[in-house]
Amino acid sequence: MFSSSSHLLERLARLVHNDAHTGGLKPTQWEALRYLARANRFSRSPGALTSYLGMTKGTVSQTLQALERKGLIEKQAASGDRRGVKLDLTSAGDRLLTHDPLGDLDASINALPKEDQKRFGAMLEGLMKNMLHRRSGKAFGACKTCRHFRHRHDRGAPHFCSLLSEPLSRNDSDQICAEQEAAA
Amino acid sequence: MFSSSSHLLERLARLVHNDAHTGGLKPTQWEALRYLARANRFSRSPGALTSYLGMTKGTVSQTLQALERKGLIEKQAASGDRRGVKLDLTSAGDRLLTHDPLGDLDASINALPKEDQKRFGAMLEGLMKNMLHRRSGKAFGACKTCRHFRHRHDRGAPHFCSLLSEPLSRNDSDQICAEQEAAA
DNA sequence: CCCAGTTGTATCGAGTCGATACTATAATAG
DNA sequence: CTATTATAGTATCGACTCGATACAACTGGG
Repeated sequence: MFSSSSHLLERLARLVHNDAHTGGLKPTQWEALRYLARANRFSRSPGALTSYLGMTKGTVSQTLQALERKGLIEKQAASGDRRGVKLDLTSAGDRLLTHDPLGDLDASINALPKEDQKRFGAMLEGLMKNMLHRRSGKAFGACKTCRHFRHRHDRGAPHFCSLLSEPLSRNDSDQICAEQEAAA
Repeated sequence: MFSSSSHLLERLARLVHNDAHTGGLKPTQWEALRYLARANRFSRSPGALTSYLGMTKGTVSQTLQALERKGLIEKQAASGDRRGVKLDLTSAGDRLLTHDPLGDLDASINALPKEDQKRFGAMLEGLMKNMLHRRSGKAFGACKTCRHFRHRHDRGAPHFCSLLSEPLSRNDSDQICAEQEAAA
C-alpha cells in the first residue's frame, strides 16, 4: 500500500525512540535536552520548544518540570517579558548529553559512504520542508542561514539580527533559532 | 555535536509520530495495525509484533487489548501450540487503515524525484541493517526474499517455506515474515 | 514425570499526550 | 486610560505508553 520507505522510516524511528529509555530519561526528555543544547538564547523557551516538538504547551510544561526536578535544566524569568521563562542546561544536563542514546543512530549514519551521507541529509531536508509545509511548522534552521542575519564586524558583536534588533555572538549564530527563515 | 541528519531524522520521526493521534488510535496502535496488515500468517502473533516494535511483551499485550476492545483485531487460538495467539484484522480494522495518518509521510516521499526515492530507500535499508545488527533484531523482510523460500509450482500451493515446512500462497510470500533472512 | 524455556497476561509506577480550563502579563483599540 | 484581546505558561484529567516484575499456561527434552 505505502512505499516501503514510509514503513522503513517509521520502524527506524521507533527503534531509535525505544532505545532512548536510558540514563533515567524518557525519549521526549532527551529530545528537550538536545534542543536546549542546540538552540540560541532567543529560542530557549517553553514556547519555542513546544513548536519544535509539535506537541501541546501542557505536555511540554510537564516535561520541563521533570527535567527541572532531575536538576538537568534551570528556569529563569525572561528579561523584558515577565510572562516568559528562559531555560538553560545545568552542568549536570551538559554532562548527561555526552551519553545521548542518539549517538547510536549517528554512528550508523556515519558508517554510510560520505557521498551518501550528504545526499541523505539533503533528502531529509526536502522531506522535512514538505512535512512542515503541510502543518505550517517552523524550520528551526541555523541562525546564520536566516534572512534576518546580518554580518557586522564592527562594534564588538560580530553579527546582528535584523528581526529582533539584537547583536549576535558567534555562538548565537551557529545555533538554531525559532525565528529562522531561510535566506533567499 | 551529532551530524545534522540525526537531528533531522529524529525530529521528522517525532512530527510523524505526533500526527498519528487520529481516528481514535494512538501512534503505537496504528503501528500494530499496520504490521498486522503486512505480516504473513506465521507472523501475526503477539511475540512477532513485540520483536518488530522492539518493545516488551507486556506493553504489546496491552496495545493488543486496546485494539481488540475497539473491534479492530480478533484473537484466535494458534493451531499446534496452545500457548500461541493468532491475530487478525477485522473488517473494521481493514477499513480504518485506509485513513492511516502515515499517508502524509508517504505523500511527501512520493513528492521527491523518482531517482531520489530509490536512493533514499536504499540508504534507509542500510541504516536499518546497521541498527538491527547493533541490537541483534530481526529484519522482517518480504517472505519471498528469504533464504528459506522455495519455488514450487506443483501440488496446488505455488511456493514453500523450507524452515517451517509449510506451503506458501502468493499472498503469504508477498507479505513480511518474522523468520525472514535475506537470501545469499 | 520433571524442569528449563517459551508464550502470553496482570499489575504497578513514572511519564506522555491532548483537551480543557486557568493565571498572569502584554499589546492594542476605543 | 481602561476594555478587550492575544500570548506565555501552568494545573488537572483521563487514556495510553512503556519497562519492570511477577505470574500462569504450555512445550519439549531428558
